[in-house]
Amino acid sequence: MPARTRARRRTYHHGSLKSALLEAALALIAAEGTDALTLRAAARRAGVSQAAPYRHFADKEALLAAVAEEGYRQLAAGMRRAAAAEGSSLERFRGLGAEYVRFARAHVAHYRVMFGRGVTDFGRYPSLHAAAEATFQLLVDAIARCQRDGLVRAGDARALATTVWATTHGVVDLWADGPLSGMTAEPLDVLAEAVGHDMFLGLAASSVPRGPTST
Amino acid sequence: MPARTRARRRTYHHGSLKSALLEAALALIAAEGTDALTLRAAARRAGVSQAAPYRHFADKEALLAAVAEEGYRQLAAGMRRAAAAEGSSLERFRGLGAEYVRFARAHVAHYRVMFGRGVTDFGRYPSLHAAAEATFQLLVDAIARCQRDGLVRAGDARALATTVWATTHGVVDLWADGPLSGMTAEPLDVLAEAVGHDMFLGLAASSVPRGPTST
DNA sequence: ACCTGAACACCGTTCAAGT
DNA sequence: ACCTGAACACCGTTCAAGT
Repeated sequence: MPARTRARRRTYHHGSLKSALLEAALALIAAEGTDALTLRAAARRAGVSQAAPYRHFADKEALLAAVAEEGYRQLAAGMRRAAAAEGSSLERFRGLGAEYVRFARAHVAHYRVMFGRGVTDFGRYPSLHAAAEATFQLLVDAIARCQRDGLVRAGDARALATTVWATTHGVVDLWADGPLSGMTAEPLDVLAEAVGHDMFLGLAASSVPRGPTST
Repeated sequence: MPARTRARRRTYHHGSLKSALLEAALALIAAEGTDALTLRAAARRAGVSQAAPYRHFADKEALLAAVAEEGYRQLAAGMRRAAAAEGSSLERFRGLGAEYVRFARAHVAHYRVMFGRGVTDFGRYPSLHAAAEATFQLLVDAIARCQRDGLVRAGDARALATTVWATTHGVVDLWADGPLSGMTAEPLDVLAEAVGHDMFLGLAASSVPRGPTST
């Protein structure tokens, strides 16, 4: 064990401190939650001084961006799996939503880093931006498939995907951090299922014309 | 001015430090954003020592809860105004949503305190819980009115309101802190309008049966 | 080229002491 | 009863100095 520690420590000088810090950060949020992720704690866990991370990350936000990017990759991988499952395009679309919710519940702390205020401008982190965009694109594709099969109404798939994302993220966020946690006893799955169902059906009464609404 | 300061300071000893700290907190987030709200900064602004707030708030979370509660009151007041406006129940429902979005945009920092992770359990702050619940109830009432007028489909109004809240909060949150800010150039209003429209119409193609969906 | 040690300016929180 | 002063254990960040 001490030998392994020494060996690992030597490799830090060969360029692996960056990935070691990312791993430490992931371990920290998984074990102790979002707030436990500090630059100093990550450095401690990686066995380096508090100043060392600044050789590899400009500031704390840069570390958070790396953590968030990794989260989007993991989320996208799960969603890709769900999209490739058996069933109709609509069933696969629902499976994709279920996978999103499952990820959020299983990795709340990671989800918070991905959607929280730690990274204030995705534009400053191109690879994070790309990872988030790729994740979103999976949603767009799933919706487009449903439209091709006549299971989802016509309309800009990207706009519809935005609505779906907002709705799903909204219920997750209200449940995880917001007032909803105190206002309903239902577990997230049940809640998300009901919300997804409502979103699919819409609010309009069947007697109301379903064309473009007037101002 | 010094006289006023002295007078004010004297009143702290008569029970007004609590409200002075709340005012200071509100001023801080409005002027410098959510992160500027620290217990020490609030104390400084109120002209007392850093330890003084602990006479009135158990900890930082308790101050945040008071700030959040005030936010829900303000939001509810605006929504009540919108709900009382002229027009059909559906138009008033839309106005209520627009007012929600307007509040979020005009008071982002305050909105973040209301929905962020500063207060982790609304159940521990009964008056905050009540204020949030009252705000939510305005949504439920607006939906119930639309149902009575045959403009929104039948269904548990509270469940539908949850969907509406999740969707609206979701778009606001993705816009304010999330990846959406980097992925669309549209201002929040336009985005929210489109999302609200989609939510009203639903996703289902008209050929798809609109009864209870199968698993 | 990469890391350490020490420092600075902040936090939240506690507690004895003042009035 | 209410507030202050001083302290403790943390932060993020910087910078001279080491190897």
